[in-house]
Amino acid sequence: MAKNLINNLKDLREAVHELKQHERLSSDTETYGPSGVGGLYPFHGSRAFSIIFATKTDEFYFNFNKDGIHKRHKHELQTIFDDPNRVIFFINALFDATILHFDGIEIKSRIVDGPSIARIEYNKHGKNPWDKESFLSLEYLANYYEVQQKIDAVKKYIKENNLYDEKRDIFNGKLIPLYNKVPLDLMFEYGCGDVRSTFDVCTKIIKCINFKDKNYEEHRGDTPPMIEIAKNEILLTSVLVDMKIKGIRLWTDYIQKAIAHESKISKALHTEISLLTGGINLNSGKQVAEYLISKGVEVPRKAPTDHAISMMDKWLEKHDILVDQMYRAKTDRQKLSLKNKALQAEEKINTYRQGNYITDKKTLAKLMQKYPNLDFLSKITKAKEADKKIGTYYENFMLLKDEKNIIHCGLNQEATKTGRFSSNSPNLQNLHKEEWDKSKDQFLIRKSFIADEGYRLFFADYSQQEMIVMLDQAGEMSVIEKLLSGEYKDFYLATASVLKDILNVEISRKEAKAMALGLAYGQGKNLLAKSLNKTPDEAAEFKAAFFNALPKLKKFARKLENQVKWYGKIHNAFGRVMYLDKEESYKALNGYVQGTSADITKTAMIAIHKGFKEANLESRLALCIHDETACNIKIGEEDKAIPIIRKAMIEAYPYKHIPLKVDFEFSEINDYGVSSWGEKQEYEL
DNA sequence: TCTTTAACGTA
DNA sequence: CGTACGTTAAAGAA
Repeated sequence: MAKNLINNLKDLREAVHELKQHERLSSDTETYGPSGVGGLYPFHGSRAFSIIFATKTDEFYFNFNKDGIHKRHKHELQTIFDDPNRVIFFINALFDATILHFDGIEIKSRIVDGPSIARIEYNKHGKNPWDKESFLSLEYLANYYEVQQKIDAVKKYIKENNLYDEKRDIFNGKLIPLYNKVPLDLMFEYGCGDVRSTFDVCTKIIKCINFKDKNYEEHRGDTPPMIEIAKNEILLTSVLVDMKIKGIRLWTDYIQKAIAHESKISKALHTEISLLTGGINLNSGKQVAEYLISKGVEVPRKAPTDHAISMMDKWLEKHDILVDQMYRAKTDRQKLSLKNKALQAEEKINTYRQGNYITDKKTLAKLMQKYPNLDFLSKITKAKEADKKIGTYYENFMLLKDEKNIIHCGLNQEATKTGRFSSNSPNLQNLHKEEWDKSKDQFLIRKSFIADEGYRLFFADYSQQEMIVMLDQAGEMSVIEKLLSGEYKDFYLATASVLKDILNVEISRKEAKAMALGLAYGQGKNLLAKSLNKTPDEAAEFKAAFFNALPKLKKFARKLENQVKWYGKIHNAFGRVMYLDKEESYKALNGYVQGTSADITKTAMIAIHKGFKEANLESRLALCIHDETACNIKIGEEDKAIPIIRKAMIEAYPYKHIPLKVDFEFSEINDYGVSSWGEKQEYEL
């Protein structure tokens, strides 16, 4: 075991030669400048001052700081990353790969991101408030896998010597630690420790996956071993690196216009509202509720949360102690003070018991019908909507973009229990899906995102992905046959038509989709009744009819629930594990279907990326929104690119009875010369 | 200053 | 018992 400090060119070349002898390495970068959220900061000036590697036994710290090798030699490390058969372990691979990209280094080796494969092996930790360290962090993994812990001397040194940038973080306003000002000997120990932990953690994760595959075979039923889905995630990481670096272009001219438009709406409404109310904060449900109550409106309250109930218990206990003390108190003064404290406790208990006021959009809409004279109600919804569009979307996009107007959102492969992606900085998976009217020049949030020049955006989405996967895996043959024969063109529309027959209620396809999935995943009659505006009995009648058509589904769900009860976990069709407590067994079907669907889409993305590369296309993947992939397709490449996407997506699902279908949409170049996400239309092949 | 909650958007 | 996410700002706790 030796730690090597590489501080001159001769050593650099020797170390590179040595590292190239190894099949497996771990790597890490130490950076200066802002760092944190979503691996976004390399695009905002964060750069490496050291690049570190570990082999099975040794560590190599390449110092490119001011007291080390000149940074123009960084690219000499490229040859380490050239061998496609070499495996390189990272923690947060997307961050390091991006940092290396800015030094002209491209990783052609196999990238293994520790957190991503850890979730395959031990998918138990979400973002639980009781987990002090994030499951995804090296601290947590080193602790869990019992390898060398992180060295905290550096953080301590920074704090003691007040080594922070003059400027604060552009996103969260926090202090920026200056790691490059930490003495070399400290950084050297720290960096070497990190790559050592990274190497050992990743090695151990793979060992654990193989061990569990071998020893718990009966837990998996007929699903593949977990190592297969781990390999998938490993291939996916490289795809995501490419996607992250290239990003998605923003239509900044449009955004500025949109901000002006929404601000105008907001300003006018706020003026009117403040005349009515004398000035309250619309973002405060409490203030809104109190104003409404002052006008004689009955505002509903929410049932106390679990937290509120535990707080209630806490205060009850305190209250009893205070009362007890009060009776024992010797002086009147003491008695009075304790009595007041007890009264305060009672107040607390009451506020927790009553629950908070509900002032969401739906509730306000209901109140609007009840109190048609209150202008305030409609105005508040509109004003909040405009404010949110500005604050959460348009202005945030402008803040997050890089200097070339590119958004590099986090598409996180490891963040969810089911295996889906999550998206952040910005979250591009929850942008408003607004109807586009071709004849109008509208302001739509999705119009903010456009294709590169010479490209158009194409969207390929799985038709009814989750429902088809569910019916297929459950072996629901009667419905599958109807879908195959064309008798049911669309399961959700069929659901809507059954509803019309039974309860004479007409709903949109979107509502039918939410309802069908909701019912399948265990929605109760009371909630269903609410969404239908019918009685619980009527809702139950429809629910029974729905499940009469799906006799196999309940059996399938029960099988999964039993797996939870026996083993405390389920494996989806790809072998991915999801742990559930016994009380959560009703979530098993959702976990299975959502997870299987997610792995289908992930598999497809790997194949699309590979297909484009092999065909030498410049078109590229841009985004994944669960059951939909978005691509930047170069004009002229459509005839090659579209079949690649279609084939990849369809073949990603090894179906039992019914294959998945893929629909295409695209955005034509508009009058302003751009192809925007908000203006997509059907694509006829 | 940090944590929790409500609201709101998507699949 | 639909579930799975991320972001924002207010309110409460420390």
